[in-house]
Amino acid sequence: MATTPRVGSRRTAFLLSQLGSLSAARFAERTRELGLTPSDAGTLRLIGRNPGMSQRVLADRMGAVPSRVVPVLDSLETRGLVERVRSSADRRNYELHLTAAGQALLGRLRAAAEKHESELLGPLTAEQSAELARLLALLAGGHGLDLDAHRETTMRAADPGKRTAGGK
Amino acid sequence: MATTPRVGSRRTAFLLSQLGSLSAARFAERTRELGLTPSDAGTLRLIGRNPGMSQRVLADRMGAVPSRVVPVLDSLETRGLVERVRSSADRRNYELHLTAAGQALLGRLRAAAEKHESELLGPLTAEQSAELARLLALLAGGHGLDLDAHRETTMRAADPGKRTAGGK
DNA sequence: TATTGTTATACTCTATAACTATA
DNA sequence: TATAGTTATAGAGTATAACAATA
Repeated sequence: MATTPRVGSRRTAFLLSQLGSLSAARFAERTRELGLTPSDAGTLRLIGRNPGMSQRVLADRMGAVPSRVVPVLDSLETRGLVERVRSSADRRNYELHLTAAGQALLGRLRAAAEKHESELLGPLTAEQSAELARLLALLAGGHGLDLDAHRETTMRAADPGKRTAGGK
Repeated sequence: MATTPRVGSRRTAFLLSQLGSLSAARFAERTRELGLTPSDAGTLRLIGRNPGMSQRVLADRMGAVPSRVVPVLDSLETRGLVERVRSSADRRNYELHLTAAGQALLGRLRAAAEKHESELLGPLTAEQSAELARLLALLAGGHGLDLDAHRETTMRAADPGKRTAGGK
């Protein structure tokens, strides 16, 4: 309050962190209203986009370790949203599929994502939103973030290095 | 891969989450190189900006609970970076101050933040960076994020609701 | 009685490594 | 021997509540 230091540089990165955290938290609220954790939501989306994928591939695309998707899939399977089907080609693998209920929920999830997006960008005009999207895409590309499917934002998004904070 | 769905809307919020996470993770790496956790870093910055503040106020500004700043301050005090001085006005309070070593480290921390910022915005031109800063500030203001000092981005930035994921 | 700081406890999330079954 | 999935365990981070000192 008393001293309001430099405003020009060194602020944008923090703004980005804060707004990113805000966006993730708000979206988590929405998924929770659907009875889903963010991990659940990301899993449903990935399986919906790549039916038949294995748990290994799923884990890779989440940026997670294979043991971590197990309880998530257990929960989703128990709720009748996902099916594990043994691969006939290689019986070590499961082929992951959405059930009809899973598909339906994914539809609601997508609607929630759209609503989230429009609320988040509410303070901006359409032109400003488009410009922001353009700049963020540019930035993401410049840092090697895949814009397409991989590394969804739900599970531990984007940690390119090893670990983020381990120095005790 | 097979089906590449809508690219227009519903992407910006995820990009924001991803890039925010990336920014936070990269900055955490830098603080770690200085021997600091993100919590340490945020604490140093706040005390540096508000010398003499109490632990209660510190916790509030972090968006943390008072019991949480205790081990952080213990660690910083042990390393000779921070001092706890009993308030003469109200002896329940401590007045928090940086030592000379703490000041020096804060300087290095600020330099690291500048470097982080410039690396993060590296893919953009100066004009694009300025435009991005403008749009993000607009967005932050629209969502009631305080641009100034409160709610630093280091400790659990910006969770406006209650809890983010508790529906098991 | 209310408040500051502290301690003790428990809960959540996550990764690591050992294990099985297939290949 | 190598790989997909699973289980068990441990570690980090965090909040809640009970506590002591001061007001």
